[in-house]
Amino acid sequence: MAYWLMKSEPDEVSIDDLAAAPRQTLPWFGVRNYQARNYMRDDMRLGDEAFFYHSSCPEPGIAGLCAVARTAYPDATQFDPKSKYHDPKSSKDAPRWQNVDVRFVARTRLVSLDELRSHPQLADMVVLRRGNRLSITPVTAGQWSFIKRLLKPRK
DNA sequence: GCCAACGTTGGC
DNA sequence: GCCAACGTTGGC
Repeated sequence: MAYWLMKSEPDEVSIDDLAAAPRQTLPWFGVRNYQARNYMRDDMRLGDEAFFYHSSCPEPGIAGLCAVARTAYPDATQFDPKSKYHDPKSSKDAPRWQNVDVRFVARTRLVSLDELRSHPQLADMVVLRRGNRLSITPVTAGQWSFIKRLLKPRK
């Protein structure tokens, strides 16, 4: 069982969109970076959990929780000439891009990027590393439980 | 809109 | 295989 952080622009797919989707499940389409693809293709397993992170928006940060509902298979948008994710160099015989399906688990309070950075315990998180641009990054078990604790109501 | 950081492309 | 040019990401 592994843990992940998955970035999405809420204008495109937000945690609310995932919650409203049929069976609360969506393909994580549109990844066009080999390292992020490899995480999906090689490492993400059914039931892995992930933070759903909103990026490129007024308040970037963790907005919810999701889980892998289907392991990697070819991303349909690469074959669609009308999609902004269309890849003319890919073919059905040799698909270049894959995606997993993710299922909604919960909304959380917004744990902002600033708040994440404020905790020395999270300093090694891949997503917080300087210059990081990966849309899917691994989260350690320690980081996962630390952040889950931040989400619990204070007494 | 700016721009730092980094990935990809393509000529050689 | 090198690397300059170019494109993209994503916070600000």
